[in-house]
Amino acid sequence: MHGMAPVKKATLEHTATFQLGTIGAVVSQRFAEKIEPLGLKPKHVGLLTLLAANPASSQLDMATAMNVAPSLVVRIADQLESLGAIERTRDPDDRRRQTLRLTERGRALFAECASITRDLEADLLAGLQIAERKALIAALRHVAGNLGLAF
Amino acid sequence: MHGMAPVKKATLEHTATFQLGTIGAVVSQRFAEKIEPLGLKPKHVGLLTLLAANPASSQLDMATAMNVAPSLVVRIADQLESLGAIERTRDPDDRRRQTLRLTERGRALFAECASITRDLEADLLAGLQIAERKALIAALRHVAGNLGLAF
DNA sequence: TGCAATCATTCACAGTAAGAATGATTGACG
DNA sequence: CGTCAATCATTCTTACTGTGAATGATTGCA
Repeated sequence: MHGMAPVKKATLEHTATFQLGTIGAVVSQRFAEKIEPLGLKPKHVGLLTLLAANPASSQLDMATAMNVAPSLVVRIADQLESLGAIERTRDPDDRRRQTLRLTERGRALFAECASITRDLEADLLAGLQIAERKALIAALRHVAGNLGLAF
Repeated sequence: MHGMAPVKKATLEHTATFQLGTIGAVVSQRFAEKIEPLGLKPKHVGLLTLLAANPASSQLDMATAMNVAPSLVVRIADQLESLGAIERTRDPDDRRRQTLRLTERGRALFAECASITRDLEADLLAGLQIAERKALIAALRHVAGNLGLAF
């Protein structure tokens, strides 16, 4: 039978670079699967998360914070609005701006996502000592800093 | 002036889950930018890497190893072939199979990618002690195991 | 021999995101 | 105070990935 010999891994597999890339992709996908029953995708959660910390933000601010084109925020906000998760209101001080706010339902959805994240976190870190977990998170934050990400 | 107040970060930012997802995406993108001048994209490098460790593999084996549809491997292999990086030959023992092999140029390209990865690795881990790096990589491998990834 | 399975390939299609064009509103400046 | 450029949201078009279905060649087995 063909194709049964296990495929060998190569040098790059041992670099943190490679591992971070692959793990990141799988984690995101895992998360995406878990939130799908809520009718959400990762970008939706990204916006919900930002709004939880920054109520009444404009769409443009959200776009730059998410590193995404403004036109994409329109669609994401449309979908969240039709889910009843957010409310759009024109900023009375600047009627060009659309201010976004979480609704009660939006807060509930965000809480669900946080809970899902905690579950996933437990899966990811299973078998690591508390000290190891803290070291990992500290190292990740350091790496994020090296990448110019502000955590 | 609007939009100047820094956007606050939220609870999820402190989880390894969130950090891994975001860092993974940024690392992949950084890598993609660096290999772009070579005419390569991440999937191309993925295939090159597999072929470096597994010469004369069939396209289907590569597809399953890469977790990707066979039809996509066709396109990636087409492009690598037109770059002169790989050679396609029918397997004489099973003429349905197309066996892929790195050419000299393919090996050179792969070496370039390995070098780029090393550079990126140095950037990522800058400021971490040797012991911290080892601990990080060990922890990442552990996490990968929890995700069912075989590193 | 004939038939189902396998591998590669092509094609049509869905999903995601960016960018350009449009329209409303604002603020600055003559 | 009126014009004009800049800003924000929105729509529409387009590019890019990746999947899945249909096709064709080849194989192995009943």
